[in-house]
Amino acid sequence: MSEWMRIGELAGRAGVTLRTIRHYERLGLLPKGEREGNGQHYYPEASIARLEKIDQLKRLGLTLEEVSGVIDLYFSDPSRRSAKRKVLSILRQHLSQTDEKITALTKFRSDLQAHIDRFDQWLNDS
Amino acid sequence: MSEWMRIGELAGRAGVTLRTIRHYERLGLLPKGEREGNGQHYYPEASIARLEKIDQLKRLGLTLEEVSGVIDLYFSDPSRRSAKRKVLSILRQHLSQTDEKITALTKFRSDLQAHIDRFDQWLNDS
DNA sequence: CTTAAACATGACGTTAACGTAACGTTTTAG
DNA sequence: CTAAAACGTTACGTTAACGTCATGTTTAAG
Repeated sequence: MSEWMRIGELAGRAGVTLRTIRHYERLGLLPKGEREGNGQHYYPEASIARLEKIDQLKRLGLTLEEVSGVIDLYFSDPSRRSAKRKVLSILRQHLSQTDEKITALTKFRSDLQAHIDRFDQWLNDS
Repeated sequence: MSEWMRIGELAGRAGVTLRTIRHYERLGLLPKGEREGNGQHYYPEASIARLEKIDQLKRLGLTLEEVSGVIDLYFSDPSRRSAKRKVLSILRQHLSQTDEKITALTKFRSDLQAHIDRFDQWLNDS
């Protein structure tokens, strides 16, 4: 509906608390937006997507500090070639880190499976 | 060499600090072992494997409390059928949780890849 | 216009997983 | 035997990511 929303609506639609939003603002994770002299903050729709991306990165195990180091890469639209290259290299680092995590988890999965098989065997033997 | 080691050696061989070991002891994650009246603690080789397993579970994102809830499953040798079944069901829960994590990470990976491809395209266009 | 709901700001509280300092024994190298 | 290294115990400190007041202002409903 409206172009701009206040913090309460943003929190509700993004599924976070007011405190979280203010926390992220202080960490520079989320841009603010004051309006007129009233003191209240108004946010654009884009803030929702940003909060959701932050949550996604968090669930992947990144700390807020790490998130703040890369969050802009997902929303910025760098025009200079050098900026593009930089973004690309960081994204590639992320990719390989992700691959490592997946590998570790996969190994853990197979360990688990082995354990389960062993117990199953035992159960049938006894 | 020796059957029993003191805390310093255990820490060194397991790659953790003394503080960590004591912390885990208080949480019940690692069994103690006093000896004679001298007050010092002596640990068996098995403690190393236990610390390593704890570390592995931690790296998978489990909290110490969660770890303490399952760590025994990896070392106990339940003799009763009912115990075996219980262990099995918990291990299976772990397996499905692990699968979920892998799925989430895989999706993230493909998102990342898409991002990278888009940037690559851009770079070639410009 | 009045009052409750929403918002702003500041500050103290909380949990997890140890770090680090302080201080007194025990073990060990020389 | 003596000094240094290792150990035990207690207790306060630290970081992350917010939660939870407390208090004052702004907005919105009736």
